[in-house]
Amino acid sequence: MAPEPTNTIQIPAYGDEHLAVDFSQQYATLDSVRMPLTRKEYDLLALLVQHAGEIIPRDALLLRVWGYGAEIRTRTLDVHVRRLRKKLGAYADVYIETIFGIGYRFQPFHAPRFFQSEPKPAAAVA
Amino acid sequence: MAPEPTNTIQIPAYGDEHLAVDFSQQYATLDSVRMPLTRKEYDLLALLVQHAGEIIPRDALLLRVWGYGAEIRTRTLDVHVRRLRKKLGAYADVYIETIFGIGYRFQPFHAPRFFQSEPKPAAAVA
DNA sequence: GCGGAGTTGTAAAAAGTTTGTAAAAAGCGC
DNA sequence: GCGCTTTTTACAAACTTTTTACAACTCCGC
Repeated sequence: MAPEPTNTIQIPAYGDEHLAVDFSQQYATLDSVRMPLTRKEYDLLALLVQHAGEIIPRDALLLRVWGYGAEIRTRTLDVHVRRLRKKLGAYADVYIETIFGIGYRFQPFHAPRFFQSEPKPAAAVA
Repeated sequence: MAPEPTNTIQIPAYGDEHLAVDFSQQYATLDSVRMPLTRKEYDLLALLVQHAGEIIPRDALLLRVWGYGAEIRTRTLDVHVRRLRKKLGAYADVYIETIFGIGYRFQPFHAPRFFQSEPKPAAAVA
């Protein structure tokens, strides 16, 4: 009876400086040019974009885009991420972050990126 | 009788003047900048921080972070402590104390370091 | 203080794991 | 079959963790 946690969030569309996704019409544009996405590519992008800023574990992506359970071992997710990145061109890694050991995260164009190399061995504290 | 919580107390977050740890999202920030921690580094830091002010014996750390029993001889704990300290930069030894022959202890930023036999579960930070 | 046994610190190598990638194979609709 | 999409395969590259080897330090009795 417990209703599933809303798996279809009602966002009509996403848009930032370069990328736009129309979820009702199911297509995306990059710098105003329509991106030719295949079905799976779109599904993957849409899921990532609908959770912009959140880390989505591989498990979750495989389950929600492919219906795969945890027992299935495949590299198809990686391949699709790669194709998406390719089609995102120069913005590839700006938009799609890899969270090592966990999954992926879509970041809106201007979102602050927390990762920085190494904290400088700063000056001593007395 | 209030039912005693099990040994795993769920504190939502920790924060002091410089360090913050979000246990539900599993990340830490140092002076508002996100610390890039690997999983094991995070696990170790989280366990220490959740027991701030308490000495945690090596045995306990090895058991709870690595699942190792007393028979296993390894220096991986020391190496991980070292990496954590490195990432804590100037605050390294302010936060992570070595208790010779026993283990380690995380101290909140302002906690005084005195000779006390058994430091009580230190009062919350202001 | 001094020395030794045991403990911890550290850098670097080795080992283990995860992700990236190209190309081939498999699947699907026409 | 043909063209397109998706999955698998096989290996490379990137990243994380553990081990190794030795230096430095602490404790304790003398």
